[in-house]
Amino acid sequence: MISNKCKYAIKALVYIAANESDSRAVMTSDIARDQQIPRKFLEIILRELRNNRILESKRGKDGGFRLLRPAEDISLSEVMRIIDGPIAMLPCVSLNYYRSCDECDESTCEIKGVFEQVRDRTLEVLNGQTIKSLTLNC
Amino acid sequence: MISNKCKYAIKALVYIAANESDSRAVMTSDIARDQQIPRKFLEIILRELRNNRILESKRGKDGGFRLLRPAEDISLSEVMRIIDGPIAMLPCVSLNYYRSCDECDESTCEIKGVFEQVRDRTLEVLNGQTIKSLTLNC
DNA sequence: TATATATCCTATCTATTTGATAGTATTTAT
DNA sequence: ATAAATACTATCAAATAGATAGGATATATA
Repeated sequence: MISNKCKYAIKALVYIAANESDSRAVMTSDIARDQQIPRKFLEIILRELRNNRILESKRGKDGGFRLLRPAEDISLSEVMRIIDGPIAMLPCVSLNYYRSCDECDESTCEIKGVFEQVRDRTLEVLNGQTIKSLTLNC
Repeated sequence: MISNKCKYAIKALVYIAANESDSRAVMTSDIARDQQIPRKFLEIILRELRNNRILESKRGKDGGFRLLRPAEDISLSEVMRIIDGPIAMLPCVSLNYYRSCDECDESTCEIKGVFEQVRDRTLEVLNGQTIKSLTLNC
């Protein structure tokens, strides 16, 4: 399962992509209201996405958030990794957060192979979807 | 990520499948030693698998665990669901543990579709693997 | 320059889950 | 009887999830 935080992050990005314009940044409070996300929690999430160069922000009146890059260049897998960390089901098959399992020998591990397959199938979907492609469902 | 508990459960089942025989049940302490799993924690896991009709147990001297069904009839997805619950990434796309997301309307949810795809791709792998097929990696 | 309004930052909190450990009771083969 | 195995109940510490509170800072505009 992905966390609520991650679900909120994805929905917020899709909302921003669908509502931003040159003349308008999208405010936390608008996203929170329309997507039913606790506002203060959402602030933390959006700041984290900004710190990871997914969003840019503008403070003060008429402030808000915009995508820092085109929506078609932000993949779902990238967002999920920022918020929730590894996508793989085992640390030892993670591409971006690899850790060895201290209790088992990877060269003879009976289950590593299956979870590599799961990882690859999962990433085929998640790498192929972007914030742009998700806005088409709006 | 799956939990350590779930990883232990899978490894223990594969170990049992590989080592059981008509004349021999497999003991917790042997699994714990060979697979480097904390023994008392493993006891809890094996009991849970027995309660869910994956294993049968025999108490007392020469006791231990055996698969209740043929290893080829126990899929990886079934084991994972018993120990960790849902395989899907969102509650609202789970086949066995469905829950609605209270904050969003499923008929207009922008992200439900992708996670249905991920679920289906994941299950193609996990339904196709059994305790039997995993023992071939031993 | 005052003001309203937005993000930024730090701290804190509660409940749940994870990953175990301890100790005792019960069953069974010999 | 006894040794050796599972069964059961209770407990615990650390991490994570899912927030909330309050004040600091920046900015558009009257």
